Amino acid sequence: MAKLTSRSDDYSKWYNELVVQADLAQHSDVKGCMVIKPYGFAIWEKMRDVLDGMFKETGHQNAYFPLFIPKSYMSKEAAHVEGFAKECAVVTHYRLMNDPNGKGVVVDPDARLEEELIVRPTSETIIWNTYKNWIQSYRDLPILVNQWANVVRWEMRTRLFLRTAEFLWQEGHTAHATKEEAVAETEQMLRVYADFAENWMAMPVVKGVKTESERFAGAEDTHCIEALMQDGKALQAGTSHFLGQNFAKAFDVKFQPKEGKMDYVWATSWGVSTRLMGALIMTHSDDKGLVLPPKLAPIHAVFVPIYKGDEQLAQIREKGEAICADLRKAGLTVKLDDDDSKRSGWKFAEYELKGVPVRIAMGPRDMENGTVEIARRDTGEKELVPLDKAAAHVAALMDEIQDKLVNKARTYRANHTTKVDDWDTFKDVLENKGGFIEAHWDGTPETEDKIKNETKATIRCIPYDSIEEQGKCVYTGNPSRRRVLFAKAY
RNA sequence: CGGGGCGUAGCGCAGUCCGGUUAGCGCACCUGGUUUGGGACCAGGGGGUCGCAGGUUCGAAUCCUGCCGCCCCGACCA
Repeated sequence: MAKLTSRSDDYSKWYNELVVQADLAQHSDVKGCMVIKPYGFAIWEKMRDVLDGMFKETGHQNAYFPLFIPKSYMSKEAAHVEGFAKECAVVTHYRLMNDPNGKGVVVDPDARLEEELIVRPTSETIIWNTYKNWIQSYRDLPILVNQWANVVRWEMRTRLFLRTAEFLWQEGHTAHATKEEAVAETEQMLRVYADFAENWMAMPVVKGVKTESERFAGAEDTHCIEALMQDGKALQAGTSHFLGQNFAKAFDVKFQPKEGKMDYVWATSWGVSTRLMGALIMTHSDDKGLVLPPKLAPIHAVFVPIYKGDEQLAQIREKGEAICADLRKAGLTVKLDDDDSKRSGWKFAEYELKGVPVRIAMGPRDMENGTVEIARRDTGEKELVPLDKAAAHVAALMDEIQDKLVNKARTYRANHTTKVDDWDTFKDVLENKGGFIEAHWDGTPETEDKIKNETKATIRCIPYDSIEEQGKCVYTGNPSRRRVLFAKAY
């Protein structure tokens, strides 16, 4: 196995190699699409299961809507079409035939669809077209539905997990009787995402609201969580949209309230995708490979025997199995790797590459002393632990590593968040230090656009916790009442 | 869509300029043996429509024409 490119040599190359070498995913033969391999999918499954539980706890139910959307639906909400039209895959035919001129098959020209179908880039349109028939009265509200699905956005440039033509995600779509309730739902789900990011992914995020130009196509407001990667670039890790009555009006979804006249329904939608995998990778991993927070690691600990001959292996394996059994009782997933075709050194490197949080090694010396060597992936520290304390020690390490990772990421973010009040410093910090920049902005899309064109930095969000203060726009000098968060972004 | 690179064994590549034994190397794989506290070693072995389609030639991975695909860098996006 080749050595990884180091992060300092070429961060982007490091990421690409890591994803492939750690066996998370690979490029498929289809342009822009990826194959998520079992080890990568195991992480995604954990994320999915935890999030799914959180959605259920907040009262949501899962459902499933079609992959295909009639073309005409897309055009019903003006801003929505405009946002997605450029990246839609379109189904025009429904049949193949043998090529009359030779080998292979061709599209049967007689099998043209009357109305072309769009492969969903997101499902607002088909869902709201469906909700129309589900909703008559306030008694039918709220509708709190989520779906786990794949979507397709025909991207020019793709990167494994971060941006692929097809990706997996969940999309929540809710319908409410009042604006207040819909706004509350939007904010609630953003808090769910932030909670997941920080407490499961060990990835600190900034909660905030997008500016008009970064808003979801068709939304009144887009709330987001923004994380900071190790190369100083920001990554949008989840979004929650307050859709107002835009889709209700576009699809004519009205309800009869308890009192008063028919009114349009209020909507939200919210989603996170396999992009979270990219965020997870880039938040914690190092030049040796993946570093995974224990709460999302498919394997918590691996036991590696070091031995000469079958007899010694049998003795060590017996001890190892006892430790593994204790750990399983404690709810951990453990692997005892007694594969004789690989040497211990190879296994050490391999499990480091794959980010297994803890490694337990035991050799003849340990057998004599009644110890095992316990190594943690995040710090690389090794210590000798008495056999009878091994399981408890490993179990305790899980919490410790989880905490350490989130604290390390918080420290990194704090060190890479800079308050800036003048334009030269802004450019300098962005160029030489990277990270988040807290600066005043005059609130106009024009200024935002100019800053973007000159520096590639965008406003990631207006943080929830930004305090009101008098200031001057870092670019125009015009008055501003709060700082916003700038960064170069993925 | 612009710029660059690449397509030869599962992966990574050499060979292509200047056509000529049976297309080669490393890793991986299979068999046997020796090894085993940080990516072992020896011996033997299997595996190829040289991206596709035409053409030139006695002869094409190599030359010509056309096509297809992918990766990287830019403009757009989760």
